[in-house]
Amino acid sequence: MSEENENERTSGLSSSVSLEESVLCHWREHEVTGRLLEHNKGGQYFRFLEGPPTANAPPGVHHIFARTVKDTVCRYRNMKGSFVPRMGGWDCHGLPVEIAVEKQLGIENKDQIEKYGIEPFIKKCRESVFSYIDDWSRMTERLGYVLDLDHPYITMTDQYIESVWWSLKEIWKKGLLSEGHTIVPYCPRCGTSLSSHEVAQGYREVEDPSIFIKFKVMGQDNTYILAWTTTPWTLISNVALAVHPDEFYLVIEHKGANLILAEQRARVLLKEGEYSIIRRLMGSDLEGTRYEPLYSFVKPDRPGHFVCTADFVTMEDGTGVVHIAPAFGEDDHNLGKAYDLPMVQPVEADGTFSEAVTPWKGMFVKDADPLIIEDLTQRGLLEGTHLYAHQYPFCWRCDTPLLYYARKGYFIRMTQLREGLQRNNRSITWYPDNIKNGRFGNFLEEVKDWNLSRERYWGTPLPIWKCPKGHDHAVGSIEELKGLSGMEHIPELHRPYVDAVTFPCPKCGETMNRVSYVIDCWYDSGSAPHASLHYPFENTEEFHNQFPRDFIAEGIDQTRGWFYSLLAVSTAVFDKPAYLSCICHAHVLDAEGKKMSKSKGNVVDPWSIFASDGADAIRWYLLSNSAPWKPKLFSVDGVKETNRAFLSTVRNVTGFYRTYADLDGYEPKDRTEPHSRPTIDRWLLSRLNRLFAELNSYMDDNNLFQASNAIQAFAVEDLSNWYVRVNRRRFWGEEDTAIKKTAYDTLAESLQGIALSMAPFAPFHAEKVYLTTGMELGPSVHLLPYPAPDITMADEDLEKEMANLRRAVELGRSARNAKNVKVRQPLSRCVIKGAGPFNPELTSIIASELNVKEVIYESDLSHYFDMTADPDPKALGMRFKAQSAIIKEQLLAIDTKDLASRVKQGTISVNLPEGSQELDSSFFRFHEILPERWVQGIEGEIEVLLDTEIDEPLLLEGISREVVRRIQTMRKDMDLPYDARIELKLSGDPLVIRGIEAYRKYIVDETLADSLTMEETPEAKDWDLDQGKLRIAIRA
RNA sequence: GGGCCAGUAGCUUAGCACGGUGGAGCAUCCGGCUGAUAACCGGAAGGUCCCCGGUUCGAAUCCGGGUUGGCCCA
Repeated sequence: MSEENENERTSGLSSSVSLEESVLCHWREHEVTGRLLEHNKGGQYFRFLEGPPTANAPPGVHHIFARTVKDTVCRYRNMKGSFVPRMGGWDCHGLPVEIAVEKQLGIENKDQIEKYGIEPFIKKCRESVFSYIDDWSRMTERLGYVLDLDHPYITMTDQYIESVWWSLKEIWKKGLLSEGHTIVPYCPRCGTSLSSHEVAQGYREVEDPSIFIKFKVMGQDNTYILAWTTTPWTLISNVALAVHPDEFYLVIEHKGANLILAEQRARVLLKEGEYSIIRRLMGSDLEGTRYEPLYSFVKPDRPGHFVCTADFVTMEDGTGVVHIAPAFGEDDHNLGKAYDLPMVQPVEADGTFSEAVTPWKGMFVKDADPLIIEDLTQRGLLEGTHLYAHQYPFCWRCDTPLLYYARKGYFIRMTQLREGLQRNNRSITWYPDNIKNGRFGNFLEEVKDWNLSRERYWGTPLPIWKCPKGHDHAVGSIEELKGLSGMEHIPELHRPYVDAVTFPCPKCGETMNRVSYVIDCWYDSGSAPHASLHYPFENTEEFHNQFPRDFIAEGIDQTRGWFYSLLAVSTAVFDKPAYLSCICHAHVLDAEGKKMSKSKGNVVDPWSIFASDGADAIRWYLLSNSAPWKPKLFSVDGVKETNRAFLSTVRNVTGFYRTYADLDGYEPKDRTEPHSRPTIDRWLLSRLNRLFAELNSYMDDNNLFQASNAIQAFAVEDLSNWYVRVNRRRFWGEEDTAIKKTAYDTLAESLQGIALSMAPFAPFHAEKVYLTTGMELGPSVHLLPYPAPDITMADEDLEKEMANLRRAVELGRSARNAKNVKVRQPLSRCVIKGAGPFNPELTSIIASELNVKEVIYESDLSHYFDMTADPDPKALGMRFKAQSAIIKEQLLAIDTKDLASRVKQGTISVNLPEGSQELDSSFFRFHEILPERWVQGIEGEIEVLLDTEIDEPLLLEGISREVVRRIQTMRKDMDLPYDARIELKLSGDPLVIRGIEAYRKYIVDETLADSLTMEETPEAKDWDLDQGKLRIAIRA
């Protein structure tokens, strides 16, 4: 191999970042990403769908997490033989984009947008959408996320919109898309309804007037139903009262009037003796009771003003009777639909009362509260006023209190599809599985009709045209629109262009105009399975190949977002689930567990991590720390730790292999038959194949956490810390031996196995390890099959044996430590019980790890112990009472070992005042004592003894190793290359000199010394050994 | 205000579906090893398994209540 190739192969192993840069070059050069997108084409599909981000803000660490999860799963399936199309996607529409543009233009409401002009406004939106697309593309490549960004789906293209239109028309044809009312949070100042997300930002605790109002029952004198509200201004619009059907209500006499309220509330609100009970009845008994309206400014268009029953009525506050104004509350509105109540809406878009409300017309409704209270008080209809503290939403932009308003809009009747949604949900595998019946399942149970319409500008226009007679027509394609309108060219499908398109009503011939709405952008992304392929206008076969999708993964916040909109659209249009498995990952929080946000300044910039530790470190950190659905407390130190503990180990083993393989000219060809390799090699390969088996089963269940941990454990514990450590000397030998060749073969195969195993998780390191190992099976590890276990290599017994051996070595080291005997000091023997006996090859590992001359296996260790005995005070006391003290004194004078052997052989006599007494073994307690020269390490069944007696040869050998170590330290301090030759001049105490002389050859060999003279020189460095003084001088 | 998830050593966490003396890694301290590694090996110290109650011979684990945090929704 040429010098150049050598450099190329080992370059980039020094750090994560340089490694990844070299791999990125390699990928670009060999077009690896492009190949992966085509890889296994024609084979079985793994049908993945990328959730489209909006590229109007730069990506953060949480985007990295989602992409890591998606990439890892897709890479695995790709290596397992599936074709994995990975079309990129961009979500373009929606209020956040409009708001960003408003900010940019320095405007803040719809009037100003219209003044600015819709056409230039949406042009700005179009530009704004991709303002950070370069950041996203660069991040995607740098992270190693395989995604087709050259042919992405883009939700604002006419093609995409056309597919969305098609699906809406399908839904419309089924009668599931129609006009209706809904209650939306509305800011009267901004003149717009707010999304739930915006509303959530503005909740505050406030105090509002809370009043008790008497509604006079029709046909009954002096009898009133007592209701309660915190929004007096909605009383103008009251059309019903609601009670709980299954609670008890009382008719009471109170201060001269008959009042009806819930029994539980009466007990809370009124003092005993203030009232007397006339009648007790169920809420359901009150249903239908008619009462006199409080106000009649607006004539209702259908019957109202009677008592309804509703489960949402609580006994927590109020009177157990809820005033119902269907125009101003969601519960009210739903109840209104159930009872076909009239809708009284006397409030203008700016939040003021309309002309009809004569006394307060033009007044902001909340400002009218005190006047309405005053009016009711004068009419004698108020029973009390308090201030009531509760949570109320305010506009996040202008801090105006929001009103809940009935607004017209177009709805998809999801309530009619509930069962279909639930059935389709049942065929989805959720990670974690509690989502299925928990968060998502609960949501589907209470699914509401989907208000699709938005009174905005930048979005997919709702493709519904209406004529003055109220007929409506849904348009399902560009062709259809052209046909209906007779226009040959429609500039684009966005507002305002599409608003200008009109056509005669198919039913009455009058001119149809498009309704002005755009649609909820969640419908756009929910249409991705078909709209990304421009189905059904193109790609019909490809669509059917890819539907439903096998896999999606996004953050848990998408439960009611994309996860829902995908299922909603697919259920409404195709009556199928859109996806069959879904990983919901948790959020990436800062190191303190707080949400990352710009305002807190705790957002981590992915590029700073890429620059310091690289993409694999962040990927591995996020995947191996805990399951994806556990929140990630993100710390840069954690990423560094991952780099240090795992990735750098992988790099170093690879570097070790490459360095020596190049010295020896080794290539991983014509490798030895694995079954005939040394025991420790077969052990490593058994571990490797077991790893493969585990990984396949983990990954088939999307268990990224266990899989990555299994890889790390193998690479760090088995390969680096044990196999390489124990076998280092096999690679150092000068001559080409079979034992050396097999070591290379085994190491090369293991590195290859690690490269393949980790490829989906840490694609850069995997590639580098693969390329460095030199297997030469193609340009990229990612194009190779994921490793399948070779069960003929699995040897469970051998693995157990090795585990025991490693445990025995640990115990031996622990024993050395207990007596402070350095490993450098050779010892004569160790004795092992409970592990082994091992074959000579494995035994030699123990001998070298523990630095002992001999390893002895025993099943019984008792003969290594001394038996001692001491008098048993309990036995003596019971037999000899007060005299036992005399006996004890005599016995303690005898050596305990002596005592034990004498008692074991017979009895022992002691002198008492009345004569001598023979004591047998029942008066003694026996102990096993390990003689001083031995140390013991013990755990469970395994027991290790070390003989610590150091005779003269061992002592001298120990000295020689001390000397070698000092010389090596000095070589290192001098920054000598590891193969540099040196001249040595040594001097010191007589004992140290004897050690040097006795092991002269060993010292010369180990330190690569050309000469060793016993000579005192001034430049020599002083060392203090346990065995005496040493002075060393080295000349290179 | 409602729903879901979580709280384990200074830090990051495993264990919990199926109850039986709570394991790792990092950090700290002591000792060792070192011709791949900012590596490694041995040891020490560090725990009210968030709190209260219940079930049980026995609870980190199961049940109920609370609390703190995260998420979703109002």
